[in-house]
Amino acid sequence: MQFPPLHEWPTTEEAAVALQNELAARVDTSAPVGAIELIAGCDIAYHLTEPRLFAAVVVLKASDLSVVEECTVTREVTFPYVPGLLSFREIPALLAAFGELLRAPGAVMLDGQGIAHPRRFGLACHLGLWLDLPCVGCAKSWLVGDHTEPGPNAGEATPLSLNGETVGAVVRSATGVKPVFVSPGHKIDVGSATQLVRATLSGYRHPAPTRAAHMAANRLRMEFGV
DNA sequence: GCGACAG
DNA sequence: ATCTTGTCGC
Repeated sequence: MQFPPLHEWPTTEEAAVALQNELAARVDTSAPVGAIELIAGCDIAYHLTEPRLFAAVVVLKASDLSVVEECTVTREVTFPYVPGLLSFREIPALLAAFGELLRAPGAVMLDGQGIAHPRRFGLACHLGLWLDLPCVGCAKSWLVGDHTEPGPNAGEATPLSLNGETVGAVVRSATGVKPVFVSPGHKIDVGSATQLVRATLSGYRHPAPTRAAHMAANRLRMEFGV
């Protein structure tokens, strides 16, 4: 798939924060999303000793969660890990992988936050803006917001609020596991984002899309060496 | 009194 | 993210 450049890549943390505040105004999480045929999951794996990362994007058919396409790419790390600035570290490689995709998916899911972010501009928002596609963040841990513990059964959820506004949901993705933090990134609202995660639960902690991507990224890392 | 910081 | 052994439960 093809997409136009959204911006130049900042080199400093200050510039990155400024860019987030600027781009956050373009994020749209006001409307639900329609029926989706293809959903892509993406993730990054890191080299054990070198500053290198492995990106993977896997496209699944929403109807039966079968894999229809997969693209992986390895890049050198160009930005440090800073809480709140994760997208500047992982998106460049993800974009390279998406660029090799034959068909554009109807939505994207990834490991990270959407608008449940200090500046309301998490990884899912950033990628959603670049690809101009509905994007959902499904993080494994808390970053911001208040919430209560969701029920014990798979699919149960509680709202995640920030400044009095519901920005996402804490979802029990499988019975007996710690819940995941779901929040919309772009072109999708909280309700649809949560539904999409619910519709792709795989019996494991990660929904099928992000789980498949996680495995693909690790596989590439192994093939590469370590 | 302070207090959760994505991957 | 990543390193790690055994262990518990289906």
